[in-house]
Amino acid sequence: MTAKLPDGSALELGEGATGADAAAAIGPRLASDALAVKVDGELCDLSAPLPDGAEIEIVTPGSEPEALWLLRHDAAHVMATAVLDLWPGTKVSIGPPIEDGFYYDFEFPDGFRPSEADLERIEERMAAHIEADEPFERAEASADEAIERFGSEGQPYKVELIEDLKADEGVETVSLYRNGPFLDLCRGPHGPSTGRIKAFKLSSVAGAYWRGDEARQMLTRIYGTAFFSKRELEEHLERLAEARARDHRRLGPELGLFTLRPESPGMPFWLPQGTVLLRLIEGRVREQLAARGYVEIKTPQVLDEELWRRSGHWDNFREEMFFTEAAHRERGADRRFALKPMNCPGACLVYASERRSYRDLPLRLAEFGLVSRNEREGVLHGLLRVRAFTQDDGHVYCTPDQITEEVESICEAIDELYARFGFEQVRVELSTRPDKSIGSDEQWGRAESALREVLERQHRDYEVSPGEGTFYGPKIDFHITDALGRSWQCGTCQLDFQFPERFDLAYQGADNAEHRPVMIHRALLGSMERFVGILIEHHAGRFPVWLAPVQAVVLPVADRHGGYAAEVAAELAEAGVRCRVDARSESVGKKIHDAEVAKCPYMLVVGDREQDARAASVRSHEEGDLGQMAIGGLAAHLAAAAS
RNA sequence: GCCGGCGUAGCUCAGCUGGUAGAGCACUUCACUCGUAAUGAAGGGGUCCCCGGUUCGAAUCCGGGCGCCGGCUCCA
Repeated sequence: MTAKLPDGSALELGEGATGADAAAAIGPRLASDALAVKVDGELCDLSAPLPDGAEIEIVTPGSEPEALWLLRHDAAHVMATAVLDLWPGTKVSIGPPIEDGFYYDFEFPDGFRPSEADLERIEERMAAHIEADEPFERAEASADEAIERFGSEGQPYKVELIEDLKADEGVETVSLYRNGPFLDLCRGPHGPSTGRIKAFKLSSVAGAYWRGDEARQMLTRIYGTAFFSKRELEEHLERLAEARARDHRRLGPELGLFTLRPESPGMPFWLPQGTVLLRLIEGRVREQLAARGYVEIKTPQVLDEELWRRSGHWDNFREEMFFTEAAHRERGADRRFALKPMNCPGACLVYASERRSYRDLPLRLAEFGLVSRNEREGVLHGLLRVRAFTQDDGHVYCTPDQITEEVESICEAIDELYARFGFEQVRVELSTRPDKSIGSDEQWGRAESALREVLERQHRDYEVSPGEGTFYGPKIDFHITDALGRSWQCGTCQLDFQFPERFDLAYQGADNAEHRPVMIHRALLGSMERFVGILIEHHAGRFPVWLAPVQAVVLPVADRHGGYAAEVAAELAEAGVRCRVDARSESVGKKIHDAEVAKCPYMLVVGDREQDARAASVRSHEEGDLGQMAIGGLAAHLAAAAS
């Protein structure tokens, strides 16, 4: 028999040869490195016989991403093995590899819950199984035999999995993998043996519902990660440490940007410096609004409950809305109000506040709108998941013919804005019609092709997420990648045919008849609060000069230089530099220390020498001591750094 | 909401098995007037998250609540 190799050459093998045989035939080094084999693109065990004429590719530790996926899946099995060693009677469920690691969900006997300290014991047992280099052995069994077997071993989750496989997919034969004492139901494939796991670490214990269903049993999930080398594991742990060091929840309050208080969980308090930052960001957004024909509006925070029934939020969103407790007795009826969770109904009321002509369209309404959503307590996370946030929202009302042009303008606005913030890598995702949706096929077809047309015309790489659109229309989402390589969804552009219907919006056409406008919801940054959180972590709190709330701090060497320091500060402020004087009776060293900790970009030391020369000695946070500069030149230098 | 962990001064944290609280930073005052990452001294500051229980006695043990942290699609 023969196998085709990736370079196109053919490899002659004996009858019934396996992936391992193929690797051995190529070379001893490959044979010892081999983990698995890709047969016609499908990942298989090395021990599986190869079909004649297949295209094969030997998977080694260098094969991305399959190799790590395989290794971590192996590690999950080893962890389950260790857990069963330590706590016999534990019920096992599933243990897949995930991005950055793996997990396994268990139900421990007698309501036992392992603590973080128990993780070390599990790690020790895992190390023993890895040391023993136990092979992964594949076996097959009929579904009924396997049910019988796992049933008698007291493994109800495995039984349920097989029963569902039988019922849903008509599976009759299942595969089983053994490593050491542990036999698991598993589709595979696996690496040759446990010894391939050169470095691993268990990270945390968490609760997770059986099959992600809140109505079902809560299992104990143990997370971990594994690598082919200690070095890679260390690098991974360093990345985690770096992410912790950049945590905006720590840096934000430390830098005087915002604070979070128990009195209002999930609703940030913006401190003076943070408010400056918000204003600066808003300024960049307003540049785009001005350039693209938007008009800015403000709509009320609290609106009649009836409006939310009309908008559909009552049906789809009620659980996450805040309602006013007091009933307001007005015009003889009890009225209840709700805090707005979205800005669109308000924008629609603005649209409907006067008769619109086709000559008014497209009408582009922008709003920095504060929305409140009663998110479940457990999901709150610093600025990244909050209960009140400001959307840089916009609603464009246009004719169907204008959709393409409007979407194009929105995409360009997003590009330009992200570039201003230094985010060059932008991922674009097109989400199409979901199962549950409203509107005609014709509307959806036209909307989706309009979005596609814009993406194609702008030569963008984009992914399609079928069925991930909103129920009222397809959308394009924009994800930015931060300095740590993490991806954040920010901008969005959604077509909507529902709101104009529900709010009976109309415009008078050139034909003198009434027509229904199309509505586009769009946000460039998404949530201002969340974007600040992303910026803090992206820059590790060291904002570029143009974004730094305080760009320069003037440090008088002794009290007698206070007057001159104030003059310098005034002159810089005149030139548009955000600057402060540190007039405390402290040593220069102390003032520099504090300014460095505050991550202030420029420190301007002024003493006798500078006062005589009408100058300042400049120290940059990034570059250190830059020497003495005359005040006039200084303002120019800072202005240049800030652009 | 659910599972696990945590909650001591503004912040970071000590406080062994129950005997009514401590450090560093920050803050206030005083002295020092200083040249590129922390000058020194003194002082103020606590409902040990809240409510209940056990106990002669609770920051500590038990129950409930609140808040914070890590998770809760990943289908053998």
